[in-house]
Amino acid sequence: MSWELTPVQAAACCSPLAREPLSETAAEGIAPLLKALADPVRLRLMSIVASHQGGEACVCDLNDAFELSQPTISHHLKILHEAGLLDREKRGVWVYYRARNEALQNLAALIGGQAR
Amino acid sequence: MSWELTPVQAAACCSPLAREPLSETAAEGIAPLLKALADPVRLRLMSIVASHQGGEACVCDLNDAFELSQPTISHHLKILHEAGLLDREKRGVWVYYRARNEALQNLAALIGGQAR
DNA sequence: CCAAGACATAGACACATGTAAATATTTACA
DNA sequence: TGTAAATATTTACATGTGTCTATGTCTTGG
Repeated sequence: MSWELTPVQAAACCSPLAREPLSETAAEGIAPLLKALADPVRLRLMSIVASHQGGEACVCDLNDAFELSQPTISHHLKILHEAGLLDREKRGVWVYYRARNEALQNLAALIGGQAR
Repeated sequence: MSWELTPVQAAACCSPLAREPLSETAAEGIAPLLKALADPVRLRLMSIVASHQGGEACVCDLNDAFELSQPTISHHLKILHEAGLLDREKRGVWVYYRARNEALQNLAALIGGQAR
């Protein structure tokens, strides 16, 4: 439904935590974004993709980086994608995920932004 | 046990996500910090405390800001405190929580830090 | 010392989450 | 067309999480 915001969009529309209290709605919008990052496997996935050459990585590479089943990695990638942290592009048989830098920037600004 | 790192300390010792892949150990250290923030109530608690005059707030004020039971708020505050995001100080009958700015800064740098 | 108020802890319960096995889907190529 | 490879989806299950009620622990005032 097009009128709903992705978590990433939600994070873009608030003052930093230390500036003013978050509204209930804003907090409920942002929490899923942090939840998406708040898992060791997904943190590593994000860092692998984001730091990879070209800012993107193939699922085949990602699977190899963990001792987890392929469906589990796929599951985590889906969560990061739906949160708006990873873009997804299919090229041939392979799927490439790309880190959305803007998303990370917005989130960082929300968390670390100065009070004034 | 003094040799264990709080999540906050863990976040301080890594390059930004976009610079290089997080080690498994690092990811496992940092995830709890994000988990602590990844809840609407705790996000609002952090923002209320961090944006409050003096950077601190009394539990009595925090309870009033939510329609949740007092033990529930106490539970959330404990999680934020144990993650290293809030400092706790008892003054008389009241308990004051104070935002650890350094913690938020480190986390923001980890998430939003530039690749190079 | 006792009662009341502020806050924390314990226990219980519904619900969410991470994982794997099995299966489906899509694509390329012989 | 049919087979193999890459990725996603479904289902199931053990574990984790948010919340409440009941109760405990401090601290202060009387």
